[in-house]
Amino acid sequence: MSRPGESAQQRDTPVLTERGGVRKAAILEAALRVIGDKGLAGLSMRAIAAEAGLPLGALGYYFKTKDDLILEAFELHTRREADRVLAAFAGVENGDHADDIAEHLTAFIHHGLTEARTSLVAEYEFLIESTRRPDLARVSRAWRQALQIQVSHVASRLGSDDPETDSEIILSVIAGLEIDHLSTPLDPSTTQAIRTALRRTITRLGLRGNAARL
Amino acid sequence: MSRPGESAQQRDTPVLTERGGVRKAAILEAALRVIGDKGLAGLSMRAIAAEAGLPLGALGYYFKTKDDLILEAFELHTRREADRVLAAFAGVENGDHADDIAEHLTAFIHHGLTEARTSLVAEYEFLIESTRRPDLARVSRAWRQALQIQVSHVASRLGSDDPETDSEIILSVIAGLEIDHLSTPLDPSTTQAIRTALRRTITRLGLRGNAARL
DNA sequence: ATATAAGTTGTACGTTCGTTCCAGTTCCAG
DNA sequence: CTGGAACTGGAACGAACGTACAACTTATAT
Repeated sequence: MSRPGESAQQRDTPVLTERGGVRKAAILEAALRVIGDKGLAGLSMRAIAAEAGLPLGALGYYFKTKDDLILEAFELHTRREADRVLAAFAGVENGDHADDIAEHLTAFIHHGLTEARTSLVAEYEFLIESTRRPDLARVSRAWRQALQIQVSHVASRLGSDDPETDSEIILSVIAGLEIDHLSTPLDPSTTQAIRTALRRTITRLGLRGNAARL
Repeated sequence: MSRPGESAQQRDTPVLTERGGVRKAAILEAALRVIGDKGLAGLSMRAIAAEAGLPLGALGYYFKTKDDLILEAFELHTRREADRVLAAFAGVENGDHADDIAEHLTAFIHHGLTEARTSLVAEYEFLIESTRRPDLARVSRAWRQALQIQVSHVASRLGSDDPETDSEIILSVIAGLEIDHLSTPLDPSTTQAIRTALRRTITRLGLRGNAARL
C-alpha cells in the first residue's frame, strides 16, 4: 500500500482525471463548498466526506492531514479564480468608455456576490487564514501579485500614467466592495451603488478604452 | 442562584465595572485576542479561559453559549473601533492638502497592520462570519452604515460633489488595502505603496481640506 | 494466472470540544 | 447576625473531532 503523493505517478501538474484523481478533485470541490458555507471553523473531515458523498476513510488516502487538504483547496481556488479575473479584465481592453470598463467590473462583483457567493466567502476565509499559516500566505502573495501584474498591464493599455498604483487602487476597491457587501443581501440599489462607485473610480483615474499612449 | 443576564442589574448600557462585570469584560477582551491570533476556528471556551486566566466554569456564568460570547465580543469591537476610525477622520477635517488627508489614512492603516494587527484580523473574522450569522450581520451593517455616514460628512466638508459615492470608495479602498496586505509583513516599501495609492485616490476624487462648498 | 500496487471502506483510538451541574464562597439588604 | 442572591471553580457529561489502521476489492504488469 502506498499513497498517491509518494507514488511514481505524481507529476508537476497533477492530473486529476486518472483513476483515483477524480475522487481527489471531488474532495477538494467539496471542501471549497463547505468552507464557503460553514467557514474554516465549521470545516471537518466528516463534513467534507458527507458533502462529497464519500466515506470518511477516503480522505486520509488522498491527503496526509486536514491542513494539507486546505492548502490544496486554496491552490485549486486561486488557479480557477485567476482565470475568471483575467477574463473579466480581458473583456475590458477594447471597451471605448469608462462606463464600459466599470460595467465589466460591476458584473464581475455582482457575480461573486450572487451565484459565486460561496466561492467568494471561501476566498476571504483563505485570505484571513493566510495571516496565520505561512504556506497559505505564499499562495495568497503569489496570487495577488499575478493579479496586480495583469491588471496593471490593462491599466497601462487604458492610458494610466501610473499603472502600478492604479491597479492597486482598482484591486483594493474591488476587494473592499466585495467585503462590505458580503453581509448584506444584494438588492438592485446596492448593485447600482457598486456600479456608481466603480464608474467614479475608473473615470477619476482617467482610464478609457481607446486611450492613446502617453 | 441566577445569571447576570436574567438579573435586575442588567441595564441598557451594561456597566462592566461592577462586581462581576470586570470579569465579563476580561473574558470578552480575551476572546478578541484569541480570535485575532487563532481565528474563530481556533476559538474554544478553554482557550478563552486560559487567555483570561480564569477557570472554564466562569465563562458559562457570564455567557449562555459560545455564540452569545462571540456576538458580544463583536459588539465590543465595533464600539471601540468606531471611535478609532472617527478619530482618524476627525484629524483630517482641518488639513490643507490632499497629501495631509492621505497621510492620516496611511497612519490609520499602518497602525492596523502593525500594533493593532490582532484586532484587525479579528475584525475580518467577524465580517466573514457575518455572512453566516444574521445576528452578527446586523452588527456589521449598523457599523458599516455609521462609518459611511460619518465619512460622507467628512467628504462633504472636503469639497466632494458626491459624498456618498466618495465615502463608499474611500472605505472600500481602505478595506481592500488592509485585506491585501494582511498576509504580507509590512515593510517600508509596502507602506509607501499604500500611501501612494491613498494620495492618488484622494487627489483624483478632488478632496482637499480647505475646500469651498460647491 | 499470479503477484504487486492502487484504491477503498468501516471501525476505532485518544483528544478536545461546549455545556451543565453543584458544592462552596462572598456579598449586601433586612 | 442572618438570609438570600450573586458569584466562583472544579469536575463531569456526551458529542464531535483528526487520524490511523487493517481487511478488502480492483487494476496492472509480467
